Amino acid sequence: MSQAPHTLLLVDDHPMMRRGIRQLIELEDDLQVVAEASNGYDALLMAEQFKPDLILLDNNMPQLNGIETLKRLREAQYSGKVLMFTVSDAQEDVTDALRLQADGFLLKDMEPEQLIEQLRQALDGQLVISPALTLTLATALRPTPENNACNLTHREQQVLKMIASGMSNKKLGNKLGISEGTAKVHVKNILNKLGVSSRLEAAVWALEHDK
Amino acid sequence: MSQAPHTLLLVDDHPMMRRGIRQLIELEDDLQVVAEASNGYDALLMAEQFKPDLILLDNNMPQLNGIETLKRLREAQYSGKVLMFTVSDAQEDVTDALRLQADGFLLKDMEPEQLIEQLRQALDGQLVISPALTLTLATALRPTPENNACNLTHREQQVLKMIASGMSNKKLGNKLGISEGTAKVHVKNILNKLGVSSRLEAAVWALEHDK
DNA sequence: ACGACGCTACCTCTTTCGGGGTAGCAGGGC
DNA sequence: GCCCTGCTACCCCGAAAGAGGTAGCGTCGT
Repeated sequence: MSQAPHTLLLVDDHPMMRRGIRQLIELEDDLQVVAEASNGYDALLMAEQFKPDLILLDNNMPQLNGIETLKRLREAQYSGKVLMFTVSDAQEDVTDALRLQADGFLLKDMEPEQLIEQLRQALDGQLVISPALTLTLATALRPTPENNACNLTHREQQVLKMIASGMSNKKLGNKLGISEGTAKVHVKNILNKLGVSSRLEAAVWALEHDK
Repeated sequence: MSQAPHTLLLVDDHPMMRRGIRQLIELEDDLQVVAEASNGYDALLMAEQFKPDLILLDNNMPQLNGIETLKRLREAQYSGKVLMFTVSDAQEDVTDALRLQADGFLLKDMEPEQLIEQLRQALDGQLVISPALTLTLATALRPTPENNACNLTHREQQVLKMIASGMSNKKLGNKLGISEGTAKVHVKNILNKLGVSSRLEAAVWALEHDK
């Protein structure tokens, strides 16, 4: 390898984890850790200062998390590769990261040898994703909650609100002046549109999505 | 240092994290990593085989988590030190660990040098706790509204959490390894204690009262 | 005028919930 | 020793929920 090694920036709030990755990477001739950061703000500064070829970015950080950091990196016209590297396989995080042009999403429970290989592939321009995320990605692409959520009719939104306050079909039917059977029809349609299978899940959805 | 070094067992499901800790510890003459494990079951085997002076035990692991592993270590009459080492500062985990005679509870975001120091203190017989946990400990000891208002047992809190995530009795029963019937008993008791009349109201209560 | 959509109502059917009860078995406190 | 609590498991039974279907009746847009 006569060429200059690829430069890397490690971003993780756990010093021990940074050390583990660093030690792993330093065994490789073609990879070099040029900087570390323990939070998103430092990461932005380091990125600007060192302009690394690739940033390995933990998502779960206090203050500025990985997704936010990625967003700001892109806004700052950072042109290197960014690999998300986290323990969480939350669908939202994965899809958000990919939408923000992350160059990959790796889970921390992978084997060290795999990480090195994935880093090289990412530096080569490939999109690298942990195999364990296939299911997550598949479900994300299927029409589910967030996609159809706002397609709820006015009536259905009323009903959902009442579900989320704990009412039964009979109660909310009385309150709305409709029969229990009709209430059930609305509930059924809500469940279909939200992609859930019980009024309880619908209620959780409603409570988590602001109203 | 003419004495034999203290022997350590690292337990963490993240290979990278193990590597980081190992490399850190191997710089010290008086500390020696004699084995690693990536899950609780392996940890139990390794503990029996190598009888390390101290086990550094991650809590967040698939299959058998750290708390459960600690419990079984104590049941197996393991006499060495056990330090919980995790990212989570969940009050429940901390108090459970201490009740199970853990010799310390450290957070992963600590500085490497601190870790070494804490390991030595633990090996010396001291109880070591991350400073960041003082607030958690304080609130755990104080009879707060939430603790007494509900009177929910540990199991009931688990079940309530699952209710609040939308699970049915059958599902949460499977997840907890208990029968659907038993799950129903827990749910019934929860409803009584909370003074509500449906799992949905219980879920709303749980989501509104922070968890 | 016609179709699409939303709201209403009813039907059947299976599964799940919620409220009772009894009971064995572990652990901790007296 | 004994009792009390918590966890487990089972029983019955009525009510509610969820998944199908059909259908009348509005409104809106083409």
